[in-house]
Amino acid sequence: MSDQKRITPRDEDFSAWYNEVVLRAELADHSPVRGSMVIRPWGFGIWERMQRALDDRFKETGHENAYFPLLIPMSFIEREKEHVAGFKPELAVVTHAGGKDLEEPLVIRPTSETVIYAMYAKWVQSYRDLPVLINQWANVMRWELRTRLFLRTSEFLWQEGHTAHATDQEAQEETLLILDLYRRFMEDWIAMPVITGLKSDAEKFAGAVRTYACEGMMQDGRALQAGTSHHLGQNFSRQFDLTFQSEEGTEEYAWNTSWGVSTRLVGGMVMTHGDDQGIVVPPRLAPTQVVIIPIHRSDEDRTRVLEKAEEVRTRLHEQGIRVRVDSRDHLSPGARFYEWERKGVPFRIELGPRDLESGQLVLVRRVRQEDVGKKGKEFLPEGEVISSLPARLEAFQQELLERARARREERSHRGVTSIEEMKEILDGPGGFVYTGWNGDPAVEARVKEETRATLRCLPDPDFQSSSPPARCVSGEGESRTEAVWARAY
RNA sequence: CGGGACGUGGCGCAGUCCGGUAGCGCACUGCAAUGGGGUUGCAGGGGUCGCCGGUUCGAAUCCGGCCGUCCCGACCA
Repeated sequence: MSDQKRITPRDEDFSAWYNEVVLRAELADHSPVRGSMVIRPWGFGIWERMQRALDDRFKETGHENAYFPLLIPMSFIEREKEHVAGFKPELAVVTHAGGKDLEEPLVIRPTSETVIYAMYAKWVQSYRDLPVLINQWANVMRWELRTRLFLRTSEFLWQEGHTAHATDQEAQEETLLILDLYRRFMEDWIAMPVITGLKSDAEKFAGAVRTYACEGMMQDGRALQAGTSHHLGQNFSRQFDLTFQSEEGTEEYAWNTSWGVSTRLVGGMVMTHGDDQGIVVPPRLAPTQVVIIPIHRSDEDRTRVLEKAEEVRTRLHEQGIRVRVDSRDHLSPGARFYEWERKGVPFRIELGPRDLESGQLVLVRRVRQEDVGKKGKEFLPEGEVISSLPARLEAFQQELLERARARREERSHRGVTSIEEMKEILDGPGGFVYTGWNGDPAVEARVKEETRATLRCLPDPDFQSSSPPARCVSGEGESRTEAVWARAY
């Protein structure tokens, strides 16, 4: 692809655009190991901020971080029947170590339920030891047949939370608490609106009783499962003897939950906000929120301009803004503008000799507001730029969320009743298709077969609120009336 | 595993049909002039043409085999 090729997210070949943007935006490279990736500093900076924000929330809800082994004995994985059936095909296995064949193969963790609950079984004796609320930041590996940078790499980084509770109800509340935490994080930080709901039995996590998920809608009309929260019931505690003595003195199996989000969120951010110029990073996630581009001709100008740039940088920094000066003078100003736009920095300040004379600065926002003039440039007094930037960053963050929500609504098709209608929508603009649902797995399989769409979730309006109900049941009890379908990544 | 395409300096490609000893753009290095939306000029550095074998005076090019990558399906955060 030529260096000057325009990047067009609405091209038919969206994946080519996506890879082009991601690579050229210096977020990630393919690694020498097929299907895994190298995350470059700018991309990792974004992930790092996601980690920090999520970690703060986990602390607020009483969770602690811990670390468990990378290698899991094969026999652990095999203990839970559905779990092994779900993961077996994509396991990477270590069979040889220390110069000889191992008696028992070791699996590189695809997820850590089994090792973690094996340990919990040793830690928990009494109801007084519960709940156990632990999170782990780690890498995992799933040998996927087809990979896509950030969205589905064989090795990825994530956080996985694993909890043990004394009652079913408590575990259910935990599951929904985290689901809600995820939804808020995705909206507040990534500016990525998501639908939350229950997965069908066909789509749920291998070994879970119920799986809840956050589903985002990308600009090409395909859905992205951005995070999941599972109620594991007693499936794992029974296999790993995770028991406790209750207040009444009886021996009981604990109730477990697990939940996770991954570096896939970075891909979600790219595909939610990216445009023809490259990616767009929401201000709260941006490693650099404001970049200052000094412009000068003579050496004399250069000194004055750089001094002023440093002064502006310091004053913005004092306001808590992440700001940097790009003073590379082997690149023309235009080249530097393009580079930072491609990387998605929310605001740029241009500063040259003319601005020194006028006491103004040129302020340019990454995604233009329609009411600003040519090329989105605003000529403002220096003091105003500095004092208004915190509010502008916040407004930009909000606007990204609103725009993304509006795009999703345009792509949401409600009250669809026939497969023909559904196919027409999916072959056209794509998006979320809301249909009736009678809970029949045979219907689900047929629709999937004919439309290539999957049942993303059974949304419950109550889940969208901050007080999650505890009355959701999959496959039995109340039947849901609505299902959301989409073609997904 | 089925169906398609492709492996040539760091990246993107041409050259392959019709064999003659490797080229273009970008990037990189140096110098000079430029600089408010991807600057220009001059001078440079860098390639076992995926691998193995065969045909030939001679192979990036023809033949055989192997390996790898990407895209579309099944699987998946």
